[in-house]
Amino acid sequence: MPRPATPKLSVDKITRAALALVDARGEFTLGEVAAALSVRPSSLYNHIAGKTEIIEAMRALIFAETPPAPTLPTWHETLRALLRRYRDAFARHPRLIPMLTAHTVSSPDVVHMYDDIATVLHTAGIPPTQLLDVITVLDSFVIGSALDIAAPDQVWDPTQARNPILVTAIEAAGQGRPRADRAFELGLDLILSAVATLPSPSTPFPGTG
Amino acid sequence: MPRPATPKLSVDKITRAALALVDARGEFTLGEVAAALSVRPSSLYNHIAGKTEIIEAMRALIFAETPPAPTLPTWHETLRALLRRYRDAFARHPRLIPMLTAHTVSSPDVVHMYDDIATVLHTAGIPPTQLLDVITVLDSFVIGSALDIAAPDQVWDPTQARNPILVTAIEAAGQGRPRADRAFELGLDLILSAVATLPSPSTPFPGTG
DNA sequence: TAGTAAAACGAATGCCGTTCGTTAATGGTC
DNA sequence: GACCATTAACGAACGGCATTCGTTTTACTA
Repeated sequence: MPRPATPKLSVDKITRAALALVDARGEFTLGEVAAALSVRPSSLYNHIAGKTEIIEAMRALIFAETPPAPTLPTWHETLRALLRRYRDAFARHPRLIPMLTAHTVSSPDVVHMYDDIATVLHTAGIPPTQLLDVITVLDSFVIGSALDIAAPDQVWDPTQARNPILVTAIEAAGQGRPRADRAFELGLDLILSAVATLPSPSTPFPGTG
Repeated sequence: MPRPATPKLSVDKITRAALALVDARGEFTLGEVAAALSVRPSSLYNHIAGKTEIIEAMRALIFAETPPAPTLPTWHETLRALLRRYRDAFARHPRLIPMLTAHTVSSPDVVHMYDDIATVLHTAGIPPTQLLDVITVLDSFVIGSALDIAAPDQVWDPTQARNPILVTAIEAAGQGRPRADRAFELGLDLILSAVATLPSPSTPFPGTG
């Protein structure tokens, strides 16, 4: 029983077992992870400090599994590819997304993504004073879009709506993943086209104040 | 101590006690809620079915606490006020937001908000085939922005960034709630100006005056 | 070869959500 | 005004969960 020749556990094995459980059931317990690895729950603590550490490891894993974004001819193409990859990292494991947003902790992978986005926006001519705000806008949209994937289509139940305009709109727009993907691409179109107008002095809005 | 003259508990009291705990500590247990109301945990079950029902009640409460959005002269002003109110409902209780996104359930208040947004977008000339996608984009941005409020500023730690452009941008952008508010307003500007170009791409955005 | 560290285990702890049976006062009905 | 189902409190108990600790035997290193 103690100290086997080849270790039965590792951080990577624990993380992948937990991720498989989240993909399948939407949640996981340490007992389930241990059972999946033919091990007792207390053994996990020789490799990880606790459950939250497993969640953080899953966050890092899904980013590591995502291929790097290519550099394309124009800045908006590059940025689009970057944001799409960002979202795809979440989209591959929809049921994990709510767990990650539950306790938001900075991950090196996410910070590096911010680095890349900042570089692209800089070449696009975004002034430094607005750079972080633009990044925040993009980040908020990506995270929100990821949650939209995880949300059941029950939210778009036509019987709940009172407005006939909304009812027909719901019926006209499909369901499930294709609907979420299409909305995300539209959002990219909208936001990126508006970002393109930022450096020039002609602002689309007179402003609120 | 059975059946007191005036009931010690009610759904509203339980919900508000739980919300106060979430605001203060970021989480809550049934034991804490019961203690705050000078009651035993099992007594709560005479009024609510379980913990998740309390969370749903909190979702409804924060929307009920938010004043209705006014109808303004132009559609984009109305839509802006609508989305701002939508976000403010979350923003008043930042630590609640992760709990709400954990298990997304459709709430009547949210559906009614979709009704209103659909009406405004219809008057803006958005074609029915795109209407739900636009709503999804707006919804994703609002939810993501709400999560940005709850996220600690640790995410924007300059020491984590390698890119000097990002480092200076972080230092230039301030911290905390004002930063999040400013980014949200920028996002509204960007998305709404782009939405205005949707019905007929050549049509310039109508001025506010 | 000796000693330290590693990696499994079992047992135990404490919290937490939830269920159930009990009790007694309330509130509506004849 | 008497009756009775309902209501709303309680205490006890259960099962599950994350986590801790001490133990054991093996693997690695000096």
